[in-house]
Amino acid sequence: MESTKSRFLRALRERGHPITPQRELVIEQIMASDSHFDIEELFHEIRRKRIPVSRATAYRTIAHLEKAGLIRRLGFGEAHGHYEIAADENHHEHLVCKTCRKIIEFSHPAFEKQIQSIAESYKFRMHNHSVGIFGVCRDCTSRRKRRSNRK
Amino acid sequence: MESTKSRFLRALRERGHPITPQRELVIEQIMASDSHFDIEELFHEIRRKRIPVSRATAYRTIAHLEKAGLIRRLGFGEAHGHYEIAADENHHEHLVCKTCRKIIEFSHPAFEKQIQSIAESYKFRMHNHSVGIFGVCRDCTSRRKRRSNRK
DNA sequence: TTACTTGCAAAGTATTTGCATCGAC
DNA sequence: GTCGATGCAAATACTTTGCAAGTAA
Repeated sequence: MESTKSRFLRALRERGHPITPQRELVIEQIMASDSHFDIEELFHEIRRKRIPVSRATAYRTIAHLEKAGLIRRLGFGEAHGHYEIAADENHHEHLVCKTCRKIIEFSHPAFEKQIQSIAESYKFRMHNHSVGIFGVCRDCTSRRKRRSNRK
Repeated sequence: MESTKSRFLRALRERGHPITPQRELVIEQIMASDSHFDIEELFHEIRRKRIPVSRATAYRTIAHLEKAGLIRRLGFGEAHGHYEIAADENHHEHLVCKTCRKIIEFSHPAFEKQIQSIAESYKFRMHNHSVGIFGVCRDCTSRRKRRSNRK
């Protein structure tokens, strides 16, 4: 099975974008981020590495990957860009904990189907979608309880 | 039934925020925006009016309203803030057309219930959620078809 | 009177762009 | 060799903040 990295590189090549060491590094770092990343965090990881990559290049590479549909910007309402690797098979949604900032993924085929059928009922041609559920995760809830019991 | 405007004013008062002409204007403009607005657009509308309102004040007022839970920031991944009036009864979601930028609202009780039950299954305490379906609306799809038939 | 608000301008943060140079193909 | 990429610094877009003066309650 083709690795995600070579899939990304191939997509760039096919779109006429040369492969550079900087781009490889950005892509490797995206792979290393376990699906979710934000640009600033990515940039900090990269700057420790052997090859220097400027912010401009990181942003430009990410813009290419997004246009190619390989990564997807998430609408978590934060100031800075938050992305994930696009995996259209087995789409998943997100639970975002406001306390610890953790993101829990879930996928639920019936739920996906329901979204599709809603779009269809509006004759809306869906390209993609995102679902964010915001609140407090189980761990933070129990941590909070423990703290208030102690009082 | 209490008007939305007086509900907003009351909430500000209850939180110890004096009512000023500027704040009234911002709130009136939010009402006039038919539920959805972005800050820049709002600011342009306001600057034509009798009372001048600075950007700083507009932003500050919006921050208060958001903290009070009266408006809600939407996560549509745009650079600028996009808000809607929060109406917790009868929550709705959004279809966002990438072509004409139109936002179509829908509400679907069974869908809302499904979201709740997913959150519960993760023992996640949901405060709010947002669903964005992105693509091309019916009108833009048929406009596109007409154009390509003409070729 | 008191505490909160306002406008301005400056400061931040996130991201984009012009330009001269460099490098992949 | 050509066309796109890179890095830098400047520019841009959006939003926040310090401060002196004004105002709602």
